[in-house]
Amino acid sequence: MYKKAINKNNSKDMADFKPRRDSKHARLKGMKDVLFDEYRYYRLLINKANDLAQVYGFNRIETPVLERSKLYERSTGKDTDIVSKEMYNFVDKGGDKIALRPEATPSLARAYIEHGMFNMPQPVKMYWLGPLFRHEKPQSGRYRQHTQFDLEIFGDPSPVADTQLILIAYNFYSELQINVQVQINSLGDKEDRGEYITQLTEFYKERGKRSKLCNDCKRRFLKNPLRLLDCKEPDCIAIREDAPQIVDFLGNNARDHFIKVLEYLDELEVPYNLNPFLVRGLDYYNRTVFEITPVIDDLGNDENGSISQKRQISLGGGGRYDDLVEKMGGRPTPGCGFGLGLERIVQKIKEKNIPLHKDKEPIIFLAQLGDQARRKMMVMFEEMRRGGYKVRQAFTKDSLKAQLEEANRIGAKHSLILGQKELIDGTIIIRDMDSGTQEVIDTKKVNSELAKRLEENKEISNK
RNA sequence: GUGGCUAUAGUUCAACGGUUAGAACACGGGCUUGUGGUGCCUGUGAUGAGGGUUCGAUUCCCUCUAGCCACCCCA
Repeated sequence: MYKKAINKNNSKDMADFKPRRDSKHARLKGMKDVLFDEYRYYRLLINKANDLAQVYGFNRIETPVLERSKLYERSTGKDTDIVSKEMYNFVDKGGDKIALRPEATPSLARAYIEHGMFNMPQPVKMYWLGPLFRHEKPQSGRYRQHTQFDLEIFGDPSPVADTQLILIAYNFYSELQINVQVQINSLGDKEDRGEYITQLTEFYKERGKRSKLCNDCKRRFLKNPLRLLDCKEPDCIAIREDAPQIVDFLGNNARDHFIKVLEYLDELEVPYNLNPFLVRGLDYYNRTVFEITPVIDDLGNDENGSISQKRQISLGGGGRYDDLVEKMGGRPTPGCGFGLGLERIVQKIKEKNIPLHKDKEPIIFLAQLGDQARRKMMVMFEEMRRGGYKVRQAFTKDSLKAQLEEANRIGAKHSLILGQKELIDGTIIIRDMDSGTQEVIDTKKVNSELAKRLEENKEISNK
């Protein structure tokens, strides 16, 4: 094909052009193209996200892909992995330090403050759908650009808000036939956490526990002791068995809040796993934090109680951030939110071979032979389209064969065929694509004939 | 950032160091100059890049690049 092109154009430029595996023009690492068939999964998820969000009273918001780097340093936290090592940072032509957004919440908090949303009826419930960027090393289910569905509630301190978010997340997965479990914990309020971290640090200082920790944990001990809790090294897990748990340090308010959330979840029959070791990697969380993980099914059993071989990546997560808005310069405003990654859900759906339901509307394909017929069909196509038919065509093709191939490919139910002969007679051929039978009918009767056939078809599918 | 594995047509895979690198699916053409989906015939199309060992490298070695997987962390 390539050689032909070269011969045809006799072009030297073409000879230099290597279409594949040329790193100069290849896709960037960790980025991916979503092609036609795969996009059907995304469409499914986007529709589901829209439906669910709207039912629960959320309104769609979009924010720019680019933000000031400072935004994330102040909100997400300068020392978090996301900001300190994964953020796409650069200086633009005006000399501003900007970043490709690595997460959604800061933009949404920023928008809340910037547009004076505290003047709107509270709470302000918003949902968001879009790409996020993190410069990580790609692996299964992890990309440098991924898509998140994100829900945020601003101005609502009630545990009902936390619960609703978890419920929506749970519904989202369940309705896509993905079995998930909610990991949940409470980080308490600022003061509680301060006291807890002191105690935890004391605990690890006892009798050379620190020397047994893995290198990462030694670093964590100094930088962010909370993260000692979710290390996966067996030695570190063993040590932390006896570590103090944050739930024992919650103040009365935070504890009541957390208990309420759990009670509501019980009431709604949302299965959860109280996970005292769940700490999330963003600075702004307080009180409720949660993460959604797939339920380990059939294959993932492990007899010796060790961590399952199959890695269970998080499908989504979120929590409460009552201090975030104030910290960013807004009025004190409680809030909570969660995000879930579409790519990982698509992966799950594919793994489990969950079929995508096909479009049930019957397609009518318009085929033509000869320029006169083509003109007439082009007009007819427009009329039928406006009339609500699901029409398709391949008017750029001349041969009937090629057109019917196309009709077959897209799964048309009927084809209307117009040639010279029919043009003269004032007739048209209507072909049933399943049976292959066709009938010549008066052009004027197209509508009634189609209506009749589509009605029959409906009756059959209802049975 | 650290580690492991891999690299052959558009895709999924073959080829004891030795003929012209095979096949399936996909794509194009034909059997069928006004008829698709099943059949038969047929065509296009690949060893990621560079170096080394060898009479000879898709095969062995090195470097680079890319991809996958895992750790860290996260969606």
